[in-house]
Amino acid sequence: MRDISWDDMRLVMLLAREGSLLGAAKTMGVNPSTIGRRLEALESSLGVRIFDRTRQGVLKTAVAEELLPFVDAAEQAAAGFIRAAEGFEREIEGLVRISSIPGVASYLLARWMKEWIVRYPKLQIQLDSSASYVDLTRREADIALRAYRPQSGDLVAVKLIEAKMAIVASPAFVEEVGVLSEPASIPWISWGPAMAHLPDALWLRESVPEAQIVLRTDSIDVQVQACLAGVGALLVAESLAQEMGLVKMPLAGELKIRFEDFPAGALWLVGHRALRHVPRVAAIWDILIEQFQRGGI
Amino acid sequence: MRDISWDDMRLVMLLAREGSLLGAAKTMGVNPSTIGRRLEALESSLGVRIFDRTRQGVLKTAVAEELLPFVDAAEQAAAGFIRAAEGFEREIEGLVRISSIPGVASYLLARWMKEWIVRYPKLQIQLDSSASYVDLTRREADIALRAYRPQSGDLVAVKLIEAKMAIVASPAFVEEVGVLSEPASIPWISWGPAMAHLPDALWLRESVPEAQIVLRTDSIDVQVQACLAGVGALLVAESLAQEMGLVKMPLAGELKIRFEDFPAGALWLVGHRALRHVPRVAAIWDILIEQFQRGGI
DNA sequence: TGTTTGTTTTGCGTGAATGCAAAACGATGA
DNA sequence: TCATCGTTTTGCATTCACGCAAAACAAACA
Repeated sequence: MRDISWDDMRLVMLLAREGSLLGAAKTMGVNPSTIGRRLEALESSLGVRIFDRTRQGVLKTAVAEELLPFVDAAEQAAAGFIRAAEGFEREIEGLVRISSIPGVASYLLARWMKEWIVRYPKLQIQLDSSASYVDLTRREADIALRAYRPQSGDLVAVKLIEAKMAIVASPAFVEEVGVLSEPASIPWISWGPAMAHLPDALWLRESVPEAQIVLRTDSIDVQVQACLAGVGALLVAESLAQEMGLVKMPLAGELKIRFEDFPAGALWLVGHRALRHVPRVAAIWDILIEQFQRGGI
Repeated sequence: MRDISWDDMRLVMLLAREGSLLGAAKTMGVNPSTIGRRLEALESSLGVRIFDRTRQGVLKTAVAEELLPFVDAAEQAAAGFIRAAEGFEREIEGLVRISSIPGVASYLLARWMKEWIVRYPKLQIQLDSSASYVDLTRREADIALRAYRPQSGDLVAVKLIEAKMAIVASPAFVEEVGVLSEPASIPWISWGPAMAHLPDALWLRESVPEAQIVLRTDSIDVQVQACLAGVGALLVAESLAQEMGLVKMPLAGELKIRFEDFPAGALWLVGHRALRHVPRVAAIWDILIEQFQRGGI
């Protein structure tokens, strides 16, 4: 047997990415024993060992390292294949996978979504605000809402809003603290490791001593609830504060000027060029632009 | 279902290439009904029609045309994948697929081959001299013997011999004709359509009127037998003539000079760079060079 | 017109690949 | 030291995809 199944490349990809038969089996939706047997068959047909099995998972061998670039190329091809096929879809129906930064997902999208499904009853939405980073070129999502403009040339992006960021807290907390003159003087709430790349997390890391950040979490809801309970202050888009029941902290003159440095948080709507005009994607794309304009945020 | 099996891309490739479920099934070694069902499943999962079925086979739709480039990329990746895996083989064993121009295959390789299998008992040889053109970058063969140096940078080539071409015929024919002064005055034997790109076929097309070519065939054996039977003259490497039982025709002075123009027929040993040092390939590679040198041809 | 050839398609029985559950096992932490 | 957790591995039952054979059909040709 010199000819392999092209699916075997996908197998290698998944194993390399997940690091275990179990992990690969889960993301592929099959039984781990199936993965094990398929890998064994592939290896014996090629006459080489691709992964070493241990009780902690599988380890890439030197062979795997050599194979990976080709597996990657195949993945790119597969992604392009599906995109091209989807380009021929005619109906506004099926699954639209959206990846969004958490705040927008919880306090805007979730509330606007009702209108989407009313207007397009055959549409299904998958909203993912947990993954730290999804790769649109790998077809991990159809549409993304990002804080940054993406680089890749295959992606198209439009700026939805340019929101002023604000320092907010619960009404009681604001009352207690009064006018804020030094950020380091109050406790803060910030992002966990998965979201540490967001602009607000970066600003906080430079402006406030490590010890003053009393809560780190990747869940925006936990952040908001904690903030409402008076745990600390939060850095968030001004327009979202009201939706969250939080109020802006008054800033002393010097801090107000210093805070001007903070980059206005932009929000980018991003999608793959080849998918932009696929009906089900275009529908959400257009309604999102409409809603953000209407919302005047 | 938004996720396809990567094997489905290969299915599309084969169908596009073969033009029928039956053809695809044959080259894949499965039943045509399997191909039909797989295609149907793929199409319904993507929601598009990729091939139109007719009683004469399948026809590419517009969708297929869009998909093909990605399928091609996947094929390249798969080929690279296997090459990389084969790079780790240690033993001189398994199948070596050789593609050769017909004359060399029949009158040199076939006779030398005994030595190969004696020296490397675990080797299996597949010798293909029929295919008009095999693509080494597509893994259609491991080693090729060609009349031209290949272009692609991924291929390595060494010149085995630079054979003087000669006009040959059966002893009786030569006796009858005597000294040849005008090629157009005698009947000729040349290649059929599949081999029309070979240098000797091209030279004949320019030097001899169409009507004088009395036999066209892609089989070198038919050519030789016909030539031995006195059907006509043949253009062949001088060194092969003896092996075939044919003799050189004496040429008149002017023709001898004109015949100098004929490009000396070179023979190139070609292989893929990544496969060159795979044991089973290297074994044949080296023994071929050795045999051609020893043969002094 | 009838025959042959090369297709796709369909119905049915079978087997190879899969899922399931348990076992075996190393690492980790109490 | 023991229990627990997340692995891989193995044995067994099952099902889903496949091969087979026949049917249906169009085109080419005698």
